[in-house]
Amino acid sequence: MVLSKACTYGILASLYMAREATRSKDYISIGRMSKELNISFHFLTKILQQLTSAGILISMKGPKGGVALKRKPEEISLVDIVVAIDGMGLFTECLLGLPGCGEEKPCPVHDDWANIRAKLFHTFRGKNLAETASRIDSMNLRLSSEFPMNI
Amino acid sequence: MVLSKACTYGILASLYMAREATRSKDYISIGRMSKELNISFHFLTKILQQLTSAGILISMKGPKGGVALKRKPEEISLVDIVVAIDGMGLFTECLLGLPGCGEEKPCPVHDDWANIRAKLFHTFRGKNLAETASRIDSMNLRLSSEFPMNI
DNA sequence: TGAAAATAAGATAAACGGGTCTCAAAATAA
DNA sequence: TTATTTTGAGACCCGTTTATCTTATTTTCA
Repeated sequence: MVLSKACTYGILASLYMAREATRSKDYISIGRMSKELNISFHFLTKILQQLTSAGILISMKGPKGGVALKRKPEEISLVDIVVAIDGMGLFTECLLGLPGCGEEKPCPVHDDWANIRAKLFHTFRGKNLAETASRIDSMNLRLSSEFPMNI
Repeated sequence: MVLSKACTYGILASLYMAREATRSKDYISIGRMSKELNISFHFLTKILQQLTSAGILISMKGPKGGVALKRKPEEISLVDIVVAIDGMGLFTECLLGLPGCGEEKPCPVHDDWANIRAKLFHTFRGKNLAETASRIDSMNLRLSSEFPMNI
């Protein structure tokens, strides 16, 4: 798996929040999100706690509480979410796992992989939550794994 | 991790074998390879058994036994090894893990990821063991994680 | 002020990947 | 034929990730 499960859930939830943020300024309940995105509530809670302590979300307890994006969705890139949960490893590590692989002492596939992982980084660094989420409605995309439903 | 540990070990061992194959026609002992590549013998054995049953290697028991590439190193691509061990998932699955994500019902990052994973596939499909292994000597590359040594 | 609603936090469990160990089977060579 | 060397196959262990469960803690609102 390229991204951990936690990371994909974090991205889906962030896109969900970006979409909601265009409609209201309220906090979004994790319980509601977990139902609509078909993600285990407790697991999602922990992931969003990570995003909160990474400074990407803010949270509020109590009735009317929940989580919300701290900055504007246009200012948050998909890479921000990935890095907050999975770290930079995907964009820095050797494909063959050789420690210290780099320009000076490359592994046999270093150049190819460095090229692809840079493309990966720049592509997803250039995708912000607002634009990505807005395409969900206009292009009839999907966020949930629930089959018939397209949240 | 993009490739499983087993898969990276399989690639390193395959490159090692491709390199040896240019020098002799003998079987290569897994014990020797595990020492030179710094990979656990029993674990490497299991991985090479997978490559054997996938038809990429042939094996021979007993003294003077070991494993060898079944086809010529020029005819084996890195993708062959990846697919034999990790399967096609890396090249087919949705980055966000949504089942059934595709052209008809794409996830919000489908197009970008499909583009990158296709590039990944074609890049490593185009790299054969012979050419990749030959660069190890000529360009002073590395196969092992043992630090000072460059096998 | 108290009940309810929500996140926070931590213990626990299940699943999986990575890795070890043991014994069997086959081939060689003395 | 027998000892040795090698791969084959499976059970087993350990740590991390994924997921669940329970118990605070905070906030709102009647």
